[in-house]
Amino acid sequence: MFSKACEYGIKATLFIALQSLQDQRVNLKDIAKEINSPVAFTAKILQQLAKNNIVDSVKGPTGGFQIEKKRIDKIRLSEIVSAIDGDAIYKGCGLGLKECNANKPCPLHNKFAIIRDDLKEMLEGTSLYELATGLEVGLTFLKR
Amino acid sequence: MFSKACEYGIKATLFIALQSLQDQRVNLKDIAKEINSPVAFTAKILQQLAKNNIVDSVKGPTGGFQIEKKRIDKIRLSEIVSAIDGDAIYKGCGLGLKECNANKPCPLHNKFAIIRDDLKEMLEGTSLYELATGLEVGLTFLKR
DNA sequence: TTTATATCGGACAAATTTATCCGAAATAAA
DNA sequence: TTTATTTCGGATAAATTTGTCCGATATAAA
Ligand code: SF4
Ligand code: SF4
Repeated sequence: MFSKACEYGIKATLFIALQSLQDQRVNLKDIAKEINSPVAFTAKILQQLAKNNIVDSVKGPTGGFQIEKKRIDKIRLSEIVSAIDGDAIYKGCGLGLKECNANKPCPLHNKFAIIRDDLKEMLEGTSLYELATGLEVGLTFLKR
Repeated sequence: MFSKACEYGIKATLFIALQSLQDQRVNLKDIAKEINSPVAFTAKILQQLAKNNIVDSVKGPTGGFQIEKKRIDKIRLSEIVSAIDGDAIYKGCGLGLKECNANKPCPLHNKFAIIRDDLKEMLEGTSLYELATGLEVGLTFLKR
């Protein structure tokens, strides 16, 4: 469904959001430990997220990553996914035709487009805040 | 969503089904041409489909691939997908946790499982026959 | 029986994704 | 000002997926 990079990206962002809600900035090592991901690879993904203004990064001692509190309920999962995986998952054809074109659809079009659009709506309708609260109260988990 | 191998597999199977409905056996070259796929790679995928008894293969001159007519409305998309991509798409966690476990869910669980189950139902509820008819009347396409 | 044609199966190669390494740049604290 | 710490960014490596090649095997037809 999502690439590994995207999975790590979502988990990392959620952890940063959770910590930011508690006014804590977190560094790369702690993020990778929390989400059980390869440190250096996670660094790359965080760089990408920072470039896309999804997270803020601060260099130097006491540095790390954070998200402005007031933005946490504004940021949608869809932003993270398209920053890392692009928009193929929203726009792409289920059978890999060059472009999705309802006027010359693949055999799966009718049935596939419904699922794809539901996924799109789900990602666009889900904020970081919403998911972070489940984490906060220990109802959901970033690793197992 | 699906791997390239799976996309080719679905398209190839659909074309074979379409031809089988007209009592025609088709060979590798014609399949690859019809679905616009790399010939040798397609051969590997067809081998896999034959091993999984999704298509029948016949060697030698006039040989090729076919599907028993009466099975075409029995075979579901889900069989092709799990033969090639395995069942990660049905069972896997949206955020890549080792196993999907609703008792220790990832933050996306509630929203993701719905989409994933819809996809599963769609694939399990869709037969080759159903998709082949759209192709037959020129309403849908395997390449563009 | 010979030949031509087709899939099968294994080895290999290219491309992409995932992951690592390390020096540069920034910056907080000593 | 120096040092330690942290992210940044580019090069490189490993793993996986995608794609190719070619001989072996089966078989229909000449
Ligand atoms: S919208 Fe168009 S072409 Fe599409 S999946 Fe559906 S597709 Fe294939
Ligand atoms: S079903 Fe939902 S889950 Fe269980 S862990 Fe999953 S995505 Fe995460």
